[in-house]
Amino acid sequence: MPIFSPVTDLSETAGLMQGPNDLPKTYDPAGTESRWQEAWDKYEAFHPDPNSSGKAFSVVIPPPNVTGTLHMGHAFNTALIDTVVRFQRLQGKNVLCLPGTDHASIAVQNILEKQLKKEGLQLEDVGREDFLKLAWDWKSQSGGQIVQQLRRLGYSVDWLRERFTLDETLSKAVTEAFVRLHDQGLIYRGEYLVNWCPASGSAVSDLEVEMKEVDGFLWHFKYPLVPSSLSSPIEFIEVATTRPETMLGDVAIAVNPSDERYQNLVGALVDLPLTGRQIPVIADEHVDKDFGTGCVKVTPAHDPNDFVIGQRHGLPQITVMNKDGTMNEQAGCFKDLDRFEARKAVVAALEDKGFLGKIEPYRHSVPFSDRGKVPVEPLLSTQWFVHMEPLAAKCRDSLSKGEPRFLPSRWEKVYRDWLTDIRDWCISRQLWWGHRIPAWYVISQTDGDLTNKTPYVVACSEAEALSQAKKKFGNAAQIQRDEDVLDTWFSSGLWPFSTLGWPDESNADFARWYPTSTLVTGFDIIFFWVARMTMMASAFTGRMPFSDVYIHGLVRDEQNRKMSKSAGNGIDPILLIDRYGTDALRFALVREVAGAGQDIRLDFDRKNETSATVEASRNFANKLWNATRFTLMNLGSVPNEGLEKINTSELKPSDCWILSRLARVNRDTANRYEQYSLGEAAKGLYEFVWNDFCDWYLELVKPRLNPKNFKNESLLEEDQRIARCVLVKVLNDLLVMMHPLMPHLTEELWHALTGNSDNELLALQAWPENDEKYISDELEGSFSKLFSFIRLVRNLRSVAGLKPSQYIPVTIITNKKDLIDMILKTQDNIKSLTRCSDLEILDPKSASLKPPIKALAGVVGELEVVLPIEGLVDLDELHKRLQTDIVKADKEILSLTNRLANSKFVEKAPVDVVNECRKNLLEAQSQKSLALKRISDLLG
RNA sequence: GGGCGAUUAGCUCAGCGGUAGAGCGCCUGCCUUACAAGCAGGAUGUCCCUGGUUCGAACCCUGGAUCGCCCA
Repeated sequence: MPIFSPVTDLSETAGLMQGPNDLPKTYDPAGTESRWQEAWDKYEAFHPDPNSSGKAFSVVIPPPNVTGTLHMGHAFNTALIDTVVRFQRLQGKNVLCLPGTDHASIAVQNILEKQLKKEGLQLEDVGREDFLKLAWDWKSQSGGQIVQQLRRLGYSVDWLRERFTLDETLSKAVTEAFVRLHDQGLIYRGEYLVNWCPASGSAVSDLEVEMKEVDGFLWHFKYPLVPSSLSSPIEFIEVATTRPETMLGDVAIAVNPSDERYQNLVGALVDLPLTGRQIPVIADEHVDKDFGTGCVKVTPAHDPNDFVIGQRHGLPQITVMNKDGTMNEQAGCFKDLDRFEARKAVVAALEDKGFLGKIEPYRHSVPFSDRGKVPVEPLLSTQWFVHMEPLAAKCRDSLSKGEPRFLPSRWEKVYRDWLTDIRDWCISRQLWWGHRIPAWYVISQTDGDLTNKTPYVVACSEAEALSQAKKKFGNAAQIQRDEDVLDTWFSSGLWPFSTLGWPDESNADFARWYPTSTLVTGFDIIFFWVARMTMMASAFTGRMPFSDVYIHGLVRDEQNRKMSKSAGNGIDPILLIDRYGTDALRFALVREVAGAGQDIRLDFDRKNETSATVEASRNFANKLWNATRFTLMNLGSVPNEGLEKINTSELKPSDCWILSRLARVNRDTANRYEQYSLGEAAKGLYEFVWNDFCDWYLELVKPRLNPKNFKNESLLEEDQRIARCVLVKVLNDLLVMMHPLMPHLTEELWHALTGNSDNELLALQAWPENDEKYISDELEGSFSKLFSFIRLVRNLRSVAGLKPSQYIPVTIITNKKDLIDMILKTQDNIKSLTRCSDLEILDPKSASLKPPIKALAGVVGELEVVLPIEGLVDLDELHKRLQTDIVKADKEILSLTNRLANSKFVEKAPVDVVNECRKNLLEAQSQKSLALKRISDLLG
């Protein structure tokens, strides 16, 4: 049980950490996390001053929706951003990471409407003003949930600069942006076919529509030809549709002009059943001759393709539906029926009158509203649009100059393709919660009514609008503001600069941190958000809003399904944080991301609510915890000496080796963080910590730190001091390097190690200076030989079934001088790591003079290892083991011989490769002959 | 219809021209005083198929299969 409990009084932290024995055996994340989150807050660690020195580095976070709760996608995105941002801070940059939320028009309004409905009320009963009060109340009470949850991730954002898209300054930015775009002729109002979402009672943009394959039917209708219109034997024209109810709005039948079957029908008239209207047969290229009968009904007011045909032929547009999805008076006796009921009724009526042909089952795509989850209705209505092409063109230009840079680069094409052939953006929403459109109708010009013909003015304020109106239409002008609000994404598009004070470009934050440095976001919002930001930014700031766009994948569930609320398959990050700790979750997410831009699948056992992946990271956190604990236990009274205080010429080879590894990992890790190879950074550090530092170095250093435990009292105090200094150096550096990935754990351990007071934060330290002079390929090569040798001894012992407590003598046979040197220098290490009682080195000649013994033996590199342990071992086991050695060696000898026998290989392959091959062959051969010799020894 | 990605150990994934790797899981020993959330040792693969380039292909190029995503 931990003897170390979380403290709330921060001033006690440092004191508590001073005694090494205060660290409990296992890492307990909960207390540590909340304590350091509080400390970061208290000391405003992430609240940068625009006047501070250091190169600017800024990031705005993708603002989550205020209605949201934290899901794995946020956790993933946060882990990535925070890693990048914390790294940049360690690099000494003046870093701003700005958080906030967006107001989510439709989602919020849905929630509130549901609440009202429970009380038997509708929007109209409450009125706009009171409704907005309710909405703000809701926002202040429930809207902050996600922000609180983001804090639990240890996000190093500047909470003092938290923004909300409906904040006063951001709203001002929205109005300004609208007015400027309008003044440039890039915003227009008009009656077009838009995607109407009957569930939310609003238009939505093309992007908010999702095509889904559904099983439906293809109904065939027979429309009778008007007899007098043509001398033809044909009585009916057959058309097919998936949406029968729209036939009430048909205004023509179209055929392909080159379709010989129907050429003589063009110009004829048809009696449109159920309506009493007569409609013409027209010819249009758009019609597919091979689809159905080759005749299509044309309903311009309810189908995007038909809308275009209608315009080409000057056809009327007959809307047969209301905005709530019921039929209107144009639908005659079907009036007031819901669109899907009307569908049945129309089919029944046609059947009744004998106009119904066959009905085929038919699978087709239907547009669904993202938010409302119901089929959208293409509906003719008057809306506001942004003319996108000129904005997109600017972005394409920038892109051709490499701005912004996409990582991974393949997303650049996705972005570019969307900007090419871009469609106009419907930005008005028939909702109340949001930025109200700054347009005022001069209703006095249309007798106080608001019609499509009523002129309007656009301005930043009502007063300005009125004065504009008066100027244009005289002092009697009366104005009335547009009821609609703007698409939430309109304000999100301004996010990188509206959050920094724009349109006030003299704002210190804007001047210092705009354009931002990096945007980190999922590929699913490249169109919605990334492209909109670049277009808005180019329009208003003349620059791209960020230089790098780091695109990541989605987190999928254990069955590789997209996590979604409706499927109920989300994995709750908070659950995993409670179980394993924030740092473990973050590390797991980042470590899994190495295949850049790929989706990641998070394993999750729903029954036990466990995740092996996150658990592995938790174990790693514990490993680091215990490595520090070990170090502290062995430091004695002087805890924080680094390398400065020692004479580096007295370093032991193992010290130089770990310093070489450290310098390498320092260099690689910095590069990887810099280039957003975060997964690789995490993996590299993991390996360094676990394998190099814990498995090898700590084991190598133990006898020096605590000679008594290893029956060796001859060691100097000076060497112990050197060992301690190296330990501190390595541990300190790797804690800093690990910090972006596991901020809480490293902050805790760093304070324990350095004894610094709690206001001296690791988060604000400098990246460890890298001394590349320690990097030595040669030394690392020697040590990897040493390790192979140790592994061989361990392997032999294991085969022999020796217990760890059994110390036995080891004989090494070699005549390589450098190896002998190395062994002599590290023989204390070797003895302790191999449980060796006595180490003997022989050259091959004197070894051959010795009588054969029944012993364990093996070869590694140019070393032969003999464990003379006659009597201790199961000879059968040993024999088996030697046989498998021979089989292995034979296989290798065969493959290498073949390769070397190929003259082309020897000619063309690089010398290194060929030499390596020869060396390996020799080794395999000697391995085999040694094994044979040992077998004969055994038998003899 | 157009485009993109994936396919490697039982599972999740790295590797992207020089004799196949990690984590988890599995097998065998170990409570060796930092860590059993651990230590030591071990087993495990037609690197989706097919041609081709190359001395040499999991990796590069043809063609194809399967799964997934985006756009129309």
